[in-house]
Amino acid sequence: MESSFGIIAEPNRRAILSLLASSEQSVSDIEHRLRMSQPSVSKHLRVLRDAGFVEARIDAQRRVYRIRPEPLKELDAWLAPFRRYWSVHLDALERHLDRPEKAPPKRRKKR
Amino acid sequence: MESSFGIIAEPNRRAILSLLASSEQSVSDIEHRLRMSQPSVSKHLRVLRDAGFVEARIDAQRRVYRIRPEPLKELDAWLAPFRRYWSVHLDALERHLDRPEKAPPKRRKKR
DNA sequence: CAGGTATATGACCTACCAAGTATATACTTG
DNA sequence: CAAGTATATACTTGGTAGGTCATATACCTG
Repeated sequence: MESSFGIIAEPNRRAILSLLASSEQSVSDIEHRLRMSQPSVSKHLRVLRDAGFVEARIDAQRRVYRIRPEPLKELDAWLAPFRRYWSVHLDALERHLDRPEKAPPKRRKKR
Repeated sequence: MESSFGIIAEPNRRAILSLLASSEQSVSDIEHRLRMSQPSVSKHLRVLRDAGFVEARIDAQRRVYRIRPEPLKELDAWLAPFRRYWSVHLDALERHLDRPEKAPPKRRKKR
């Protein structure tokens, strides 16, 4: 699972991240709130941790997980080039950008 | 492949979207620029089209594909709750939000 | 230190996906 | 309409991710 995009493709992982967005949670917190099996939660957390989406703090036997923003920032950055498609002042900008690069007057023979 | 997140988990699909971000392209345009096989391009475009990320315009034998913003907007929206983690004025806000919901004075027995 | 609680990990199975190859479909032009 | 060009699709196959079950590890309390 190379990329950050692959990581958040999994619905349970997104649910975990969304849960952690509001406040940190222990493994069993997540397990109960999301109705997932404990091994499943642990494994998803492992993946999220390896990818830098979360980090753990130790509280006795518990591991309390919290968000790390970096990979999410990456995703946000990837979306940047597309924002012009839904930002308000897109008309002129779009007409400028969204056309074939040399603007041939007609479609001729090939390639 | 239910969700929009699953769709963009695939690197070639992201590459196609990024290419289309600057301007619309025909299938063979994409094929050559991204050095992918033609069936692979067509299949990825099919997935992207079914998920609403792109739409096609017919130009003689060619299909010219372009971005449709809606699903990307969705992704952008999903990121919203996390933005506080990297927006500038996060200190006070974060201290407000990132804590157990009832703030128990101590960790007691269990659950 | 024994029993209990909290989390991590390994083995196994299944489902799904992406790539390739081959072929079908559609449109265009002479 | 025949030949060529552009794109779509069916089928097969290898790889991999996620679920469960069982077990290991770690820490806490009496």
